[in-house]
Amino acid sequence: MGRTVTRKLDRSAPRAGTTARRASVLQAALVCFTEVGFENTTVQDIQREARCSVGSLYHHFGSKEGIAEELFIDGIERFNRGMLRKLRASSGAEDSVKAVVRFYCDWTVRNRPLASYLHSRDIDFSEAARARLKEIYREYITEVFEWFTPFVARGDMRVLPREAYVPLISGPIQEYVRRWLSGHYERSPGSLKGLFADAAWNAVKGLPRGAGAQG
Amino acid sequence: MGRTVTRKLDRSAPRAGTTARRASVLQAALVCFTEVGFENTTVQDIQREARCSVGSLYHHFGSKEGIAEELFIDGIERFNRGMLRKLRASSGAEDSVKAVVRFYCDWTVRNRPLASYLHSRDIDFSEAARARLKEIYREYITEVFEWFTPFVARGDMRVLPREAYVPLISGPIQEYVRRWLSGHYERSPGSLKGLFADAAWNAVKGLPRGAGAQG
Amino acid sequence: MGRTVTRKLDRSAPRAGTTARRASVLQAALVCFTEVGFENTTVQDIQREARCSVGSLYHHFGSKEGIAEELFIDGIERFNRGMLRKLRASSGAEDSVKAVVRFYCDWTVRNRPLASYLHSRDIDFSEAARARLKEIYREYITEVFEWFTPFVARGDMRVLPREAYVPLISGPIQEYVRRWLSGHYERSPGSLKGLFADAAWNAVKGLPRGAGAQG
Amino acid sequence: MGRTVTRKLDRSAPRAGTTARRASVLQAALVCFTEVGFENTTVQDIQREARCSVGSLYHHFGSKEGIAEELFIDGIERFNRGMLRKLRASSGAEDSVKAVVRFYCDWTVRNRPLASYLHSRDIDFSEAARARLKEIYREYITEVFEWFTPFVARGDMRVLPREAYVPLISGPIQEYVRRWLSGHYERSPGSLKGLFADAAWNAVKGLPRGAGAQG
DNA sequence: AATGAATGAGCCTTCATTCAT
DNA sequence: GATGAATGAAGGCTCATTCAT
Repeated sequence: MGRTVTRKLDRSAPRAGTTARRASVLQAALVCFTEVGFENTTVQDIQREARCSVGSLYHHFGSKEGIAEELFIDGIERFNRGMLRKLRASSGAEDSVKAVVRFYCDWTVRNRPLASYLHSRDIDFSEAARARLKEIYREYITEVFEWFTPFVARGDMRVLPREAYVPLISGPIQEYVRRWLSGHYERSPGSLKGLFADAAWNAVKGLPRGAGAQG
Repeated sequence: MGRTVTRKLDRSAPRAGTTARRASVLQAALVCFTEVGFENTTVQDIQREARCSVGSLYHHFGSKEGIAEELFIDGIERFNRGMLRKLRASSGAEDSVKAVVRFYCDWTVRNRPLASYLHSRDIDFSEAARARLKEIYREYITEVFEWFTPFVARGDMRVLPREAYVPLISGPIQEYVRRWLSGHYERSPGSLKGLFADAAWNAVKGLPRGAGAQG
Repeated sequence: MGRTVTRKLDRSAPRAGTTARRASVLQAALVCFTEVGFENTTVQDIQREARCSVGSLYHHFGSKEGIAEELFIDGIERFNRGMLRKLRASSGAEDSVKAVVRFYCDWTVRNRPLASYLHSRDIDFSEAARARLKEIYREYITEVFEWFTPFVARGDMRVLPREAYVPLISGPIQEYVRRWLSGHYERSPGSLKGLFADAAWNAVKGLPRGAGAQG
Repeated sequence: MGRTVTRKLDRSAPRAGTTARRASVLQAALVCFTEVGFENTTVQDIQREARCSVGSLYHHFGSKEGIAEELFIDGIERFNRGMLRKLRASSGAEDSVKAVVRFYCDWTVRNRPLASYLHSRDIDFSEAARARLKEIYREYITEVFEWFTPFVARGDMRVLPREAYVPLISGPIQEYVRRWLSGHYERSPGSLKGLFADAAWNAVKGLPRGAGAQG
């Protein structure tokens, strides 16, 4: 693809204090992005929804992409914070694993539009934003693994390749949620939460202690 | 301005016909879509890659979207055919469940660009294409469930809400593949195929026959 | 392909507001339309003539057709206003009928390009514009007929099928003007104004009062 | 308007003998032109309607414009021939003048689509076609005037500026027909034929012979 | 901070015409 | 004579972004 990326220098937005205006723009953008996707949303769509001028929008966010980035990063951070809080409030391996599934499910249902937006894979974020997201993920996943490491060490959870844990625990609920968000499944994820939580635990729980010895 | 389309004469799009040209355009489009996404691919990108004229492109596909649709539908059908073939070649519940996971993994690795494209959620297909896809999925999933129904009836597999099977069986491998496709995970899905296959079987297998009786 | 427009967000066109820019665009468009016709005028032609950007043009008028519509409607309204003013300044049937012919002639000569444009029949106006034009015509023709009705009632003018008046009064001058506008006739309509005015009156004047009685 | 006219050299069509194919193409073109106008008709529209290939169409007519020209010229010639025949079959000034109006009316009603097409002013004919049309008109109008000259000489018809005759005689009926063709008037021209014929005669008839002498 | 007119690169698509078969 | 795939110039329009007020 020979097309030159025409990203103009660095146009970072003035990080003003959180005005009501800023919030209303983000809210408006979320509505638009959810309805027709980032690419199909025009800056005008956002203004119209936020009832503000183009100028104002650029004053606060610098670019259309700037809005998308802020919305995305805020969303991710909020999700991560929630998840870690829930995790820290859990006790023991089983409860923790199941808490992950439950939280994923609950948060998605409570924040459906945002969750839907966070699933988009078609936004071409700036290098800066990508780096930021990577860092945020790194910190988050590190904390998560730190939480689970003792359980694995103790044998409460299986020893698996590092990349296998997330798919085994969250894969089923995520798959379900994805289909629910896109309208393929009717039944709210909540009703299957327990089932997927059990399955998650079942997939990663440690083998019964004396099992091998007795065989 | 809400202008009414005042076209009075009938102007419908041209139809199919397998030319080498058609194939090369689809190939080119796949390359572009995979690299930068549907929205960021221009018709010119496709031409350039396919070494054909705009006119030719429109002669065969009617629109940029038309190309995307054909590519998508072809891909889905190829995947489905492969999966069903594998399924019919399996024997027994365990082998069948594991075959699903294995095929998903193998096909993805063998058809990485196409698999990647089939994961896009940002294309606004025409009503017609959406209907077509829905029908294709319906037929496919019907056959799959018909295959597994006897196993469930016989007790080889658990009785679960219908919507739970796919997430439980394919969720983990899909989640892994998705991350691998987007470059977050390095290790090829192949190396974890067995692990996810086992997990899938473990998640849906029936309870041991006489278990309850003996207790 | 018969694609359904899947735009979900509301995107309506901008509205009016009298800027100098607007006027200059209309002026430019008139020049172009008159020279090569609506279909053969490109948006670029208009920009070039108006010395403005494409964007500006679309900002103010929404589409090429939008410009044509505004120009047309403005022209018609200006003509109608002028005609009604002249009519109201006339006294008696004969003076009124002749005033119509004279005004038609004078206005055309004074506003040659606009008159020429108003004769085009090849523009495919939007449903809205057509409705607007219909309404404008209805109001205009109603007033005109209201003005003449008393003369007919009084016997100063003949009783004729409603649709016959306009052709009888304006037909000849219009036919002449049409040919003059398209360059077939050299002699300015002004020089034949009196002749056509007399003919118009002759065609619709009432029969001599006592004529029948004496016979 | 700085646009260069890109008329390529001389691409005249092979004047084959009148095939059925040629006729069906002209018929198809007429339908299209009448429905959406010349500019809005595509070559494909014509093929589709004529059920022939693009190649065939170009084989016979050389270009889209070629079709329009042939259709137009044929139409004009047919009209002129008919008019002259009617004229020659008339006797006396009054009968001749009224025959003109009647024929105009009848022919239009009988050949509505063609008449409608002949009213279009938006086709940019080739220089050659324009010259041809001019010559055809010259011959026609010459014959017409030759027919009427004796009547004027004899005093049966008024002496008027040459350009005034056509508008006075045909103006009203043409104006009516034009509005009828574009759907503004419902009532068929036929029903007003007599009225317009009388008006035409009234507008150009000579003054009563002894009138002045007696005064 | 806010406004909205102005900008123009670039997009998707159309369509008359050509030409090898 | 017929066919229809191929061509590519050109067109109307969109939309992120700028900037004077």
